[in-house]
Amino acid sequence: MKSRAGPPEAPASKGKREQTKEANRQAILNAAHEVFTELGYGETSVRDIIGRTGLASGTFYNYFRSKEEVFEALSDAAALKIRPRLKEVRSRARTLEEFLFETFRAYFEYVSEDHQAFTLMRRNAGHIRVRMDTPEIMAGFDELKDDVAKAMVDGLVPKVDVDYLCAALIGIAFEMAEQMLTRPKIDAREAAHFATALVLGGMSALAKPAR
Amino acid sequence: MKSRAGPPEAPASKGKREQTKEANRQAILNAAHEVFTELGYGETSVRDIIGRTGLASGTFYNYFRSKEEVFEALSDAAALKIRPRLKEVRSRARTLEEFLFETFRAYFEYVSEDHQAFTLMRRNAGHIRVRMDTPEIMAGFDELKDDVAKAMVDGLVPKVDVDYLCAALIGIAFEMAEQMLTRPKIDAREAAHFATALVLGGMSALAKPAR
Amino acid sequence: MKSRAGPPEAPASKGKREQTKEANRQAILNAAHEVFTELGYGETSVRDIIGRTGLASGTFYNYFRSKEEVFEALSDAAALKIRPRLKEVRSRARTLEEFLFETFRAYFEYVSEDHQAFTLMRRNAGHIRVRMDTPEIMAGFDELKDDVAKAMVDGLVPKVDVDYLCAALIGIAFEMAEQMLTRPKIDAREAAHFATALVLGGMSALAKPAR
Amino acid sequence: MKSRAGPPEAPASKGKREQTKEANRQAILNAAHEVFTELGYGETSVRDIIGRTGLASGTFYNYFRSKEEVFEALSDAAALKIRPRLKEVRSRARTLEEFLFETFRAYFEYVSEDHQAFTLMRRNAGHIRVRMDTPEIMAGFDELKDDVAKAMVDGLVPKVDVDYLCAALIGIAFEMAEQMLTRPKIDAREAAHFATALVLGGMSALAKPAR
DNA sequence: AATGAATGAGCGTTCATTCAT
DNA sequence: AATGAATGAACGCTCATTCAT
Repeated sequence: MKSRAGPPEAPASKGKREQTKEANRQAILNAAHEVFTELGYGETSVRDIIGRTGLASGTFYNYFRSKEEVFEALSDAAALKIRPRLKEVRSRARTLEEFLFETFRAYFEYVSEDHQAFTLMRRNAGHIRVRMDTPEIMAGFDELKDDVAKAMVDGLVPKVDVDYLCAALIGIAFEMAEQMLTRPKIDAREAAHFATALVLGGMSALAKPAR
Repeated sequence: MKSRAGPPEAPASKGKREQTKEANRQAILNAAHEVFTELGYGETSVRDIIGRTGLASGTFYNYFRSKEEVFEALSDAAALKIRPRLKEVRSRARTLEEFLFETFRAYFEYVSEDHQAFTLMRRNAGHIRVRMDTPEIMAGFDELKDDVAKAMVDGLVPKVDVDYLCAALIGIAFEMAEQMLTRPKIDAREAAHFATALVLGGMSALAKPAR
Repeated sequence: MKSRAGPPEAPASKGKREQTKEANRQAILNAAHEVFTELGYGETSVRDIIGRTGLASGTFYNYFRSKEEVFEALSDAAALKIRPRLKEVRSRARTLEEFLFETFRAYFEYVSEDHQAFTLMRRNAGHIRVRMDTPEIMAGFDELKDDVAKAMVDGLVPKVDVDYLCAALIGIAFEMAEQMLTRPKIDAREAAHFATALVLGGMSALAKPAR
Repeated sequence: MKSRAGPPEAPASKGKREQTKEANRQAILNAAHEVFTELGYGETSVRDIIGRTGLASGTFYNYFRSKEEVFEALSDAAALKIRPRLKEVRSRARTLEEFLFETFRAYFEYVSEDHQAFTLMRRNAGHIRVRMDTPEIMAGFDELKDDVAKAMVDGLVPKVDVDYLCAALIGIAFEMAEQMLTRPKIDAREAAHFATALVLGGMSALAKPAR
């Protein structure tokens, strides 16, 4: 009908149309997330994505202009979820241990919540392992590096090769996350403790004779 | 970028007649390695591969039954190169430090040699990072796990969660390798030292209060 | 280029509510005329048409059942404008010269008025020239033939091959019209004089020894 | 086998492969000509074209890179056939009458030969009449204008508005050609005589009072 | 009556793969 | 064994049209 008297900038209660639109958008994003994770970006077709939603092929293009755009939207969404969480957690850290533990925990918990996607992730063919490697997660890890470097200046973190250190942190987080998800009982805290202890011990060793 | 077997000084009229079957097979494998690394598996077409060899499209199928098969052959080749090296290096290790250092060093050196491919690996679009994640490398890391588990039984390695430990080792190796390759001066030994010190220190920390 | 019915000085918030059904119909017809002329029938999409009206895509189908139907309506409209004019002009003619001159003049003036469309008609790509070749204009020229044939019987027009003569008249009209529109100063009377002189002279030549 | 000893630049006798390639190319061109003529460029799909050849859809792209390219090839072919013929015919003309007659005759004969296509041209739907309006034919008529202008300077042709004159010639040719093709007995000479007499008479009329 | 999202057939094009030469 | 044209399924995407609101 659209004969609302109210100004269009304040659509007080969402109409049914808006609801289904939002639901469709989400359905496409979810399906895309799944399929990208299962098949990888290159091997995923738009038909694969819409096929999972039950929508018609053309409908995809009412929401996204291309496969690329849906990928970007997905990345943005992921970033929106995880980056602020990681950033905040680090800014609160009083000690190196807290810094590491809370970072790992936040990541492992995020991954656990996204479990659904991660478990589908293991492909049948076993070709190329997929990786939560969106630009935004990458940007998140860039932030990590900045924070680590800052902490080094402040003396909170021993002065070691910061790029290698961050690479190691990221590698540990990625691979341990996958390992964690294969377990019958997923315990993000436990994994975070393991990773923290490993890195903490390793860093003090690196700090001393450095080599 | 063309990986031709023949001498580059006379490429034009060089007939393919004198190429042996093995040379063709190798040419295809090399081209495939290049293109997979540049574009990723899904976005690579068989045309991209044969295009770089100068062979005809049909010829591809005299050597491989499908794009999938050439990928597997490639992985086998990679495994053939790196797995025995890693295995041997570990079997010689007398101490945990040696075990770790030589393993990391072997991997980082392998990666350095394959540099050409790894640097191209960073895709322009920057979509999804490609990863040396072939089944064979994976199998290699399974072997690693076996060896680590064995060493734990022997008392060479402190008893910690072996799956998490191996995941961490693999993650550190993968990510540090990428970081290493971005450096103006690539130093596999230095990277191996860093990784070894990190893990060694971390493991002793893990071994003590265990958590 | 937008053919809106409303006054251009307040286009933004002008509701469509006050547009009468007839105004919408006209808006669609105008937009369709524009776009058909610019892109040709085949390359025009209904979206192109409704896009220019500011109406919703579904609204199109309240007025026309298909792209084809709007084209036909357009043709009818064109015929409505030009056919009676031509017919009347010819019925008044007292001499052959008057007959020809007034016919040409009516056509060239009609074309001049529709100038806007005709100039856009020359497509960028330059593929296939579009032509005011609607069924109605064709029907109009059928009427011309009837009138010419009648005039021949009456002795007003020399007896020559009437089909070829009419084809020639039509061809001259079409092509000269296009030429005329490329000129900085469009002069329908001048063009009509040229065409009339040409045909008049030609006909008397044809009438005499016929060859 | 392709183990010919001879140099590849002199493939003395066409192999079967080359023959079918050429045949396919021709089949596509013929089909494209037909369909473009029947449906118009915009409404023609590549599938329409290949559908008439019996070839597979992909095969189209072994021969032409796009719909556009096949259109251009078609135009080039048409030009190759008709333009030199027209040019030569005009250069031989000693008088204005010869000039006109031979030009019209060449065109009408060309059209007669291409009859097959021209008859299909009349579309069922009757939408938009198609027209032998390829860029090359147009270019051919540009040449005509140059020649007419030159002849005017030489005094062979009375000095009248050259653009209108040429437009008239072209229009007469186009429309009379279509008329001619509807006749049971197609007589290009007869049509050329009619057109020549018409124009010749018209021009001398135009030349006298100049307007 | 108007809207605009949903539909799915169809478009131009690419691709892995086959097969006659 | 090598070739490269032929194949037809599949791709990303557009479109005329429908229909719930």
